[in-house]
Amino acid sequence: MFFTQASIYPFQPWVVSGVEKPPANPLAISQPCVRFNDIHNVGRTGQHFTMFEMMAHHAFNYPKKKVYFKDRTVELCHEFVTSRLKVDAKALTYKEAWWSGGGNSGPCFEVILGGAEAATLVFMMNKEVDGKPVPMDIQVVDTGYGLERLAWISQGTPSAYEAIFGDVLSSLKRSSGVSAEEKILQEYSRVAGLTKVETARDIREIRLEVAKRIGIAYQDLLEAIMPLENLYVLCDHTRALMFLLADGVVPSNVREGYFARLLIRRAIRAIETLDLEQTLDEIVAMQLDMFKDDFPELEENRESMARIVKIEEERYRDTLAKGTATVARLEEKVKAEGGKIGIDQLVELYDSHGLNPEMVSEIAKEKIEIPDDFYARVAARHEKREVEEEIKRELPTGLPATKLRVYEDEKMRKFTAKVVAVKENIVVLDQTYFYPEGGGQEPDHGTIGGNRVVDVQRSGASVLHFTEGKLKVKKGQKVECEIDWDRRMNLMRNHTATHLVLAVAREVLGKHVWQAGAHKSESEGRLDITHYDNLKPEEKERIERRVNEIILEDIPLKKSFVPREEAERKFGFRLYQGGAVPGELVRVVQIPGLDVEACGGTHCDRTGQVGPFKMLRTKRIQDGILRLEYAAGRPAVDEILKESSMRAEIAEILGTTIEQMSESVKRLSSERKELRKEVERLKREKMTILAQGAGARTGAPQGIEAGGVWVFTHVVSGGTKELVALAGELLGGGKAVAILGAEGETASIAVGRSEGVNLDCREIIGEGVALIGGKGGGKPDFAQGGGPNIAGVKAAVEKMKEAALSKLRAGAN
RNA sequence: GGGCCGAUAGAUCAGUGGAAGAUCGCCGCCUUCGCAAGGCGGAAGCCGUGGGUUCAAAUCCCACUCGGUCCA
Repeated sequence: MFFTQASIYPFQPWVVSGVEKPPANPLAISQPCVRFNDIHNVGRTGQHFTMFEMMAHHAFNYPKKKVYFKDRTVELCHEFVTSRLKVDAKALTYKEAWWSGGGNSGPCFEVILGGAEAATLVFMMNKEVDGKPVPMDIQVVDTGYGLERLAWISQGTPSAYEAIFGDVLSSLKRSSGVSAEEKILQEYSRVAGLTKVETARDIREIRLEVAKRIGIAYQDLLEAIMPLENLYVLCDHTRALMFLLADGVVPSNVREGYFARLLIRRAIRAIETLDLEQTLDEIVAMQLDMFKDDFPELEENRESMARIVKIEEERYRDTLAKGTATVARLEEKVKAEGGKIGIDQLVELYDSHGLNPEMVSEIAKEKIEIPDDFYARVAARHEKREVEEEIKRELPTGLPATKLRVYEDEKMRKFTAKVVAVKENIVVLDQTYFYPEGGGQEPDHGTIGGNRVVDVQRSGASVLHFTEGKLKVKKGQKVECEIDWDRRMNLMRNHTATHLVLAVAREVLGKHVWQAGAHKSESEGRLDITHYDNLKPEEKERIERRVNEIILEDIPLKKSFVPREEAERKFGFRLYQGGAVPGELVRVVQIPGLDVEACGGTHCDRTGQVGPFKMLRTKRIQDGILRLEYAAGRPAVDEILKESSMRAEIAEILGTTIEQMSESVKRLSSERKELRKEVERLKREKMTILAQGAGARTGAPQGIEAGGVWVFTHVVSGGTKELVALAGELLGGGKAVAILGAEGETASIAVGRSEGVNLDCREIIGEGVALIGGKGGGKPDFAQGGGPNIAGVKAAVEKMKEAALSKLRAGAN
């Protein structure tokens, strides 16, 4: 799940399943939502949006504590619509239906107002278990009121867009000069709003019908409607884009980032079609001005949003420029073969090059037919995928609980505990200071009794210690436990370093940086962050330097358990860099002035304990995600030493000092290039001399004349390259045949003839290859072969000469 | 997460197993009072990296790296 699509999402699964308590019960909420399933209807139907606010009242009814259910829900709804919105009760229809989604189901009421669905009242009662509905312990009231639709209905505008987009729309209307007759708009929106547009044909039919009804030509309707549709698309997409970017989505070719890119590209298309002066980032800024009072957090991201939008705009133009050239080439090629750009090629252009058929049509000179089922064809190309199931590690369950005491004292290295269960090589204790794997941090190692602990995992309320070798402990026994402190320290350093890297990356690269994954092992840390570009060397250096500076400042960390609500209020959702976690109390790890995260890992007490920090590698693991790999503490020292000894070794090989090393390599590299050229030149020269020795082009050839053709033979050192060059020299004069052999690491032979000589060189080479134990082939005017038997080269050349002579004497030349 | 396309001169790209090319750009000469244009000549390539197949690989196969793109 990439986006919040409904107001109930924030409560799934923890609250709905009863693990967590809701912040209030009952409660009201207005949740910004993003949906892409209907993106093709946006701008057309008058009521579809990619981003909208879902207003809702929810109630969670526990077995022992009922809040309210059906009756009261409908009562609340009815009161709201009639007395607050002042809608005539007669215009309201409540339609009973059945709702299901996300593994839950229950009855629902669709609240219909003037033909359009204004709200849905869902009563979640069942959850799906093994494909069958089972009654839930908690019955949930899940309502949804579309803010946009209510605004539309209450304002009576032709479409919801006119009611919602406000200043941004009117400003764009002004600068584009787009307007439409109210009557056309009204009628079109009415019909389009009631029909779902699924294919290109649907939309055409709707338009035809509307044109008929109003009594205007189809073309006239198109001219009136299209510019408006583009304006609506533009308003909608920039609005959604702003929320996506502000929440840390970075445009990409995969996952959630792809949707941000999709919005940007569709918006740019609209701007171009409308021929607007404003750039995309300016329009996003307009949206920001409109929304900043209600969503102050948008303002914080203004700068990075503008930067990202500009970069994406540039990328899109590059893609388009490339695409234009591709289409032009393709058209040329297809035309030469006497055809046109066909459906398969259109699909290919879209799927692989990002050029939709409309764009291809604009670029191409010839008219292009776009099939109605185009997007269905694209979808078909993506069907039938084998999905590899990820093998999830199965941990035994139902073992006794363990009191996890790591957080009480992160410095505890030795302790005594009671064995409460033993299963195969797994030991469960009544209490433990071992850190079980979690939050991207690898587990502790150590010993329990006399057994080595090699893995620690959490399973429900119990902590499982996986041991090696024959188990020496028994259930009920008191055992001495010790944590491998070297390992723990390294894990702690790398974990604290990870927090530092994230904080510094946000400082250096911008506010759009979020954690997209992390792993901390004994030897190194790894952090994936959202970022739109690869790291420049100077950025990498700045991050590395800054992290080390913070370490030297020796700042004390604050670690505490805080009530969730308080933590969220104080620090915001930036807390959940590693994803949201359940629990009434969250553990907050704070590096004052730099970073706050909800984190269950083990950490140093002061940044100074992290020790030396060294960036190892950075790479872009996918568009929009950057992976940083680094080491802290002793592994960092190891790395630094390794690098310096490597440097010393290279200097030694070069016979120079470390200071002069790069100069030396530069010289070597350019020297190598020159030498290569020199060798090429000398080879050519040698072949020229050889050829002159043979009398080629000198008027007194040293070859044998047969049927008006000079036949030259030569055996040289080297390989095919030499033979090619020599043949070129020998055949440059009059009618000639060159029969050549080379004795190098392997045996090579070649036969060439000048133009106009009646001889198939492939036949001649066939005579020679047997003697060098290989094979050969080529073209009629030049053939070559090779084999392992170097001793046979001279004999092969001799044999080929005889064959060529007899052919030439027999043939007409 | 999955699919598809691509990587060859500074740039844009041809090149389907037998001799690395075109166009633009760059340098020089001719032409001109000078410039542009034109004409002639020239320099410029680890054919992304690493393996494999083959007598022979830019070309076929495998893996990787980087870029692009579509879908969920």
